[in-house]
Amino acid sequence: MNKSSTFDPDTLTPGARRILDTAAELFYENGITAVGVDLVAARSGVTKRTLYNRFGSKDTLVATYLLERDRRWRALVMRCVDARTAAVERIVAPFEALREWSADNPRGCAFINALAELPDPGHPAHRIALDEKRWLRDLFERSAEQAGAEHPADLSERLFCLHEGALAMQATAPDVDGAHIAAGLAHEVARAAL
Amino acid sequence: MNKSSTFDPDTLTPGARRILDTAAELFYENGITAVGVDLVAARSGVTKRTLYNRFGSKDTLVATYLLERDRRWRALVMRCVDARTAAVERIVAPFEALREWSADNPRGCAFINALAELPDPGHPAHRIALDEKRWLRDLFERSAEQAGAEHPADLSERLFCLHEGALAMQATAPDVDGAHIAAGLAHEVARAAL
DNA sequence: GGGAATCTTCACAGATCAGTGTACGAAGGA
DNA sequence: TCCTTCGTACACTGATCTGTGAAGATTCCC
Repeated sequence: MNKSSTFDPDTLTPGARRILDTAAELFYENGITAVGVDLVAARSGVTKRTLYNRFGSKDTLVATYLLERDRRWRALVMRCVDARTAAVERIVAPFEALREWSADNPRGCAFINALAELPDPGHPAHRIALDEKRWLRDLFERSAEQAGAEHPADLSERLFCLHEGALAMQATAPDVDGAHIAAGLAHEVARAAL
Repeated sequence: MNKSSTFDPDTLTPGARRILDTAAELFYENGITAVGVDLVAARSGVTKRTLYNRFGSKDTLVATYLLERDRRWRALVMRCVDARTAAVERIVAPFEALREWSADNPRGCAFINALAELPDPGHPAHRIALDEKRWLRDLFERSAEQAGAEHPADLSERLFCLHEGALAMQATAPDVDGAHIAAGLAHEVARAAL
């Protein structure tokens, strides 16, 4: 029995796993509101009844989708950060992660899109999306501190701004490699602040 | 008779004017999909029939809402640009416009939100949103050219990235003044490129 | 063999949504 | 006076959406 607003994406029944994979693809590609549970169930090769038996509600399915995406993104970022030793390189590592991530995710940031689609601040997706952003800002700040930056908070806010800009550019300027541009700027900003 | 996908927001009957004003507020605050035409009509003090007699469809109303917002934004930007003479100041003027704009628009960029909510590329809102972004990029590039920048396209892409980042931060980091941070960065980037 | 968990089948409820048809009233210009 | 424009009143359609109820099949573990 799970009454919470999300499920642990790592411990799912086979059917639930297929549902979540299908939902992740459909929600990201076509938008959360535009995709109905009937479609998710049909494309998963599963009954709608199973979907509700596993997830309880569409909102919970949406939240679980975002939660898993969050975990995958954080893991990728930490892999990039840990692979580097130089202070500046560690600071800008999330931008390298973003370049990798962007290749498979051309429709911008799933969390920003979710915030836009679900205006109700009480929706569980809000907390997940805001937590993800907060986590990245804090990571920037920790890296800046460890690099000996004079004003780690200022630097982290600047880097975060560049990161959000790169993500937004995927949707608003598809002809330009936003992640590449932001990465270049991030290097300069970080070097200047150290 | 108007068969196009938008109406000229400057030539509207009194009823249509009220409908568009109400729709603009509701769509921006609560999201386009979440707001039904019944609510828009009721809040405008108008019948749903009048809404459809004036605008023909919800999609057209949405497109007209975005079109008017686009015009207001462009007018504000041009006012800020024209008020300055120094080359660098003219380049970063849109960021000053953004600081003014952000005060009344805390839910991020209406165009990005519309793109997230309406995944169908054929929706008239898409063209309007992408045109708006393209216009700003071109404005940055023209300003960079006039200032004698060595690589105007590169500079404009960087400034655009900062601009998109500032907008996205409104939704993802409400505790920080994204427009202020981006404006500071834009100054440095512009000066370095001249 | 017994029992629990997983998933299927399928009809159905209840709500909401965009959009329409028709008839009518009021104002203003030619 | 006639005609057009603008708006009202209100019922109604057809589609779609989330979510439920109840009964049965399969699998796997004890």
